[in-house]
Amino acid sequence: MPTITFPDGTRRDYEKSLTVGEVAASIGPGLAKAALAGEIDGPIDGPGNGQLVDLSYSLEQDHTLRIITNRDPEGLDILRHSTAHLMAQAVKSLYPTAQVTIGPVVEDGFYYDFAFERSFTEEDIRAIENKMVELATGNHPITREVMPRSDAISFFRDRAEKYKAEIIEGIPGDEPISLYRQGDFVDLCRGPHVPDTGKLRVFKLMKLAGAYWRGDHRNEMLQRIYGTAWPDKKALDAYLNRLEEAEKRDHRKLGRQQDLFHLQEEAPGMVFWHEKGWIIYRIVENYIRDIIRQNDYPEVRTPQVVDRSLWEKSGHWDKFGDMIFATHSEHRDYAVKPMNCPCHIQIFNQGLKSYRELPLRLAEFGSCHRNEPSGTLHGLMRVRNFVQDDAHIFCTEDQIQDEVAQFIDLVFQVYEHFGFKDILINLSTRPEKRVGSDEVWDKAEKALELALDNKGLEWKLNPGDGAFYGPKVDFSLKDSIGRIWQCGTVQVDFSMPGRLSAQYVAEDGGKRVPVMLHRAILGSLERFIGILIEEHAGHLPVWLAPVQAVVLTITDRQAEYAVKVKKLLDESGFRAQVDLRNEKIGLKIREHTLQRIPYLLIIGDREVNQNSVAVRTREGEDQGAMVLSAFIELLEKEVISCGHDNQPEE
RNA sequence: GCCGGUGUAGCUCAGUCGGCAGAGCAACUGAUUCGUAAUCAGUAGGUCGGUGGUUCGAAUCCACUCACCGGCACCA
Repeated sequence: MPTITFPDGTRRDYEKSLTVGEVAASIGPGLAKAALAGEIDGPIDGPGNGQLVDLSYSLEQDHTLRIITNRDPEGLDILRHSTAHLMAQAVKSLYPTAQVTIGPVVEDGFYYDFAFERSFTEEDIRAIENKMVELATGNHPITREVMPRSDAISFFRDRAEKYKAEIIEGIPGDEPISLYRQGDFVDLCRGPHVPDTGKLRVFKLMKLAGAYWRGDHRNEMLQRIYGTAWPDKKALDAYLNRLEEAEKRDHRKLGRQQDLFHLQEEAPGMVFWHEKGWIIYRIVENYIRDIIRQNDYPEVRTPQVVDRSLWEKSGHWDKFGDMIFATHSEHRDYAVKPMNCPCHIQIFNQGLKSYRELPLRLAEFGSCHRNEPSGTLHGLMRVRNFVQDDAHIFCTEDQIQDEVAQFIDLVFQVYEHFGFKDILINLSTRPEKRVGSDEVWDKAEKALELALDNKGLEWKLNPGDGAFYGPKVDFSLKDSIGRIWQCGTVQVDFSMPGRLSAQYVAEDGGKRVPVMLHRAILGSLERFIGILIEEHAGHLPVWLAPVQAVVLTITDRQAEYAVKVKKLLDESGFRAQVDLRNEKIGLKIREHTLQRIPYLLIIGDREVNQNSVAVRTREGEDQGAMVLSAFIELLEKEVISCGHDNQPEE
């Protein structure tokens, strides 16, 4: 006699036990049709952490119950998960010797990894997709069954599914093994799933990729097929459209279109900055230079080619030897520096340092080279030659907490200035291969955790992802298609100063080894600029725009005046160009608008006579004629606001 | 680095079965002096990523290689 409580607080009493699907049917035929699964025993006042169950789940006693449809986030996940199974069913039906492995839901879709004796082709993918449509139309019921662990292992062994058998062997002994069956296809799965394949109608296979079994590069490579699934065609189209739009924001494409930079075969992973890109680069660098000056970081500069012995002492040669560009001269081996920290320690080591000088913060925009694996290179986002807004803070253990806290404030101040709101924070703790005692790691990890918590920030723990010398906090941003790139970082290092003999004289006259904090706000300037370009879809705010205004003449008669306007803008500290070509004004407007120049100043006889400029924005808005001083004032305001909606107070 | 894909004019992309390498835009020349997203006409432009092979003949087939794209692994 179960009593079921629904999210709106209503209750229903049922005569006898019944399934979730039957409850849905008792409420209405529409819900019965839309229902995909249920959530039981969650909080009654909304989605929560109840248990997700199939529609076939039998309710024997009192429960709270939320019927899940594809309008719920969980419903969409279930839909996608079931679509992954449908794909596996299609693959097994077309290619019986393929073995199934895992098929989870990811953002906007799902994937499934297969082991198969040959590579899947594009034609295979099309065949699989067609098969999926056919299987979905067949409305095969999807049923759940539970099997003892040992039976399940032999079940998959018998079917020559060694990966599945291996997965089950890894499941703790007390958990029941649930299997889902649709037609001939049976998959190991926790569930829940949609009740039948007929619920799966709107999906598309997206791409083919390689992926290591269990994510370990020492294992064999499987074939991963990515797909996407949506409640309806409209949602799928919206998604595909979103991808298309994102592609237009690709910084590699915009970089070429706007003549910002290029890359070429002869220097893989190293950027040729063109004039306009280099203007952006310098603005960003000088902005940070100003920020660190205000925050007591002396800026220094250290050599790019440094004897191998220094890198051996620091431990980098041992850990990252294959990724260091090496060179030699007169029987000496050198490393092209992959990072600045050992050099900063050399500066610290000049002269005797007192505890009174700590914290000592050394900053450098040093050019570093790392021979990143070829498959990792990606436009400006992952390069082999980069410059970080790098600095190292030499301090005492007691100062760590405060320095980290100050740094976090600085990161948020800077990111806000650039207009970033969606910032992901990770705390990475001790990896397997590391230097330093557990005691020291405990202390360092705690210091970072406390600093984050004291700010009330949301962060994620990444166990084992720390640097070999210490734990770190990373600040990451997303690119146009949602890929996550690490930008800012702060890392506690109890090891390198000691290895490189850094010391200071403490209050009691004794010599101590300082703690070093490695930190960067933007991280690689190359990467940060790539993200900036994508974030703004090429419409850089005026303070960052390489060209802020172009003066356009309608006929040759206005040339002299136009040049004068351009010169006045130059003298006022703005980046202006003039377009005197004998072309129609429509063409000039089109070209400069496509170059995303923030302001176009159109000059005809009227403007010359009235001593004014006609202002048009890159959004196509005609702001009418104004005197030049008014336009300069407008530009000044926009530069100060840095493109933020909230104008500074006057 | 690993798996899959791609590489043809400055850019975007065609090129069938192995038989003289194409289009649009851009560039250049000339005409046009024009008011808010493309004026008209003409001209020129290529070692088909590279190396080697098969063939009477290769952009096309084969091998190797480089770079790029999408993932995976890596990321001090």
